[in-house]
Amino acid sequence: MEELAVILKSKKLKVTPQRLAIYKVLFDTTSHPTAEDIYNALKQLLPTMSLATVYKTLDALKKADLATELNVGDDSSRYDSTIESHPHMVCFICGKVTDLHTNSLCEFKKQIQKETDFEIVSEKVYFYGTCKDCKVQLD
Amino acid sequence: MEELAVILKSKKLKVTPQRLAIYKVLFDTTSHPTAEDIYNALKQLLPTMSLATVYKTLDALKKADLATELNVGDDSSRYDSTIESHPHMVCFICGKVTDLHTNSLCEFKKQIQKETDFEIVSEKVYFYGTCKDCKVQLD
DNA sequence: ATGGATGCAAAGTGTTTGCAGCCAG
DNA sequence: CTGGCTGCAAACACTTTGCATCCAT
Repeated sequence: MEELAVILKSKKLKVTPQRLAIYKVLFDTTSHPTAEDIYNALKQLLPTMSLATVYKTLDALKKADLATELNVGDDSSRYDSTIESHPHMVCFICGKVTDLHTNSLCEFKKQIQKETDFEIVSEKVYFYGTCKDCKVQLD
Repeated sequence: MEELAVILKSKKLKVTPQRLAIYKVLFDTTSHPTAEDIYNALKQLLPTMSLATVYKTLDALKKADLATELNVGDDSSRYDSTIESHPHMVCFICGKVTDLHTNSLCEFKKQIQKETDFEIVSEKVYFYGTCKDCKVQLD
């Protein structure tokens, strides 16, 4: 799995086992883990790794446009390795944060851009409510 | 200015000078202040007031649906007394957070609701970029 | 060889909590 | 009078920083 290493190199980031592991966790999941989640997922594999390294690495990934930070409103930030902008859905019941792949966002942005003099560079869109699975449980 | 007191009472919140003052600051501004901003704005008027009271009051207002919390991505939360859901625009240059009054959000939500099985209860929408005033400065 | 990365501990920041005294209802 | 509110200090949770050591290049 050299793929990720190549990506890191292309962004002029040194490829260390820690970085590769952190990036891989983020890349292989859609669960939007927190720094602590990533740390916990890796501490068997890399017992000496520290939480500080996770934070520093996430920061490096963010700056290299390889990850984005989500602020869904709970105490800690979550991270996403899908950098194309997309809305997120946060379930009040199970707490899961899900990606929403849609093209309506694009139209919405265009509309807003038409209505205002604000130049949009990026956006964050969070929907809160009940996810599909939890809705079923409620019946 | 009994107005706000009446609102607080209608939500079964005790009307204290601190609460009234905090609510008034939030009600009279569109700047989306942080807890600390509110505290600073009031410490001449109410020198004994503590930051903890500001936090507790903001929490009470939130629970009574008289205020909402914004997480635009910087370190501290901002607050808004306009509770009807609306997007916010965050300027990268001046840092101002501005309300966006639009009805396109409603259509966007409808569209998303059509596309997914997620039941939307509320949402938070932030646009980041350059505001009107800062765009002028850049010329 | 060398500059950047790691990892530990300590510090920092925003927010919450416990509790005694106080005040609105 | 009574329960909720205030305000102080302490505790908390998440994140950042400093620095000596280490390692990818």
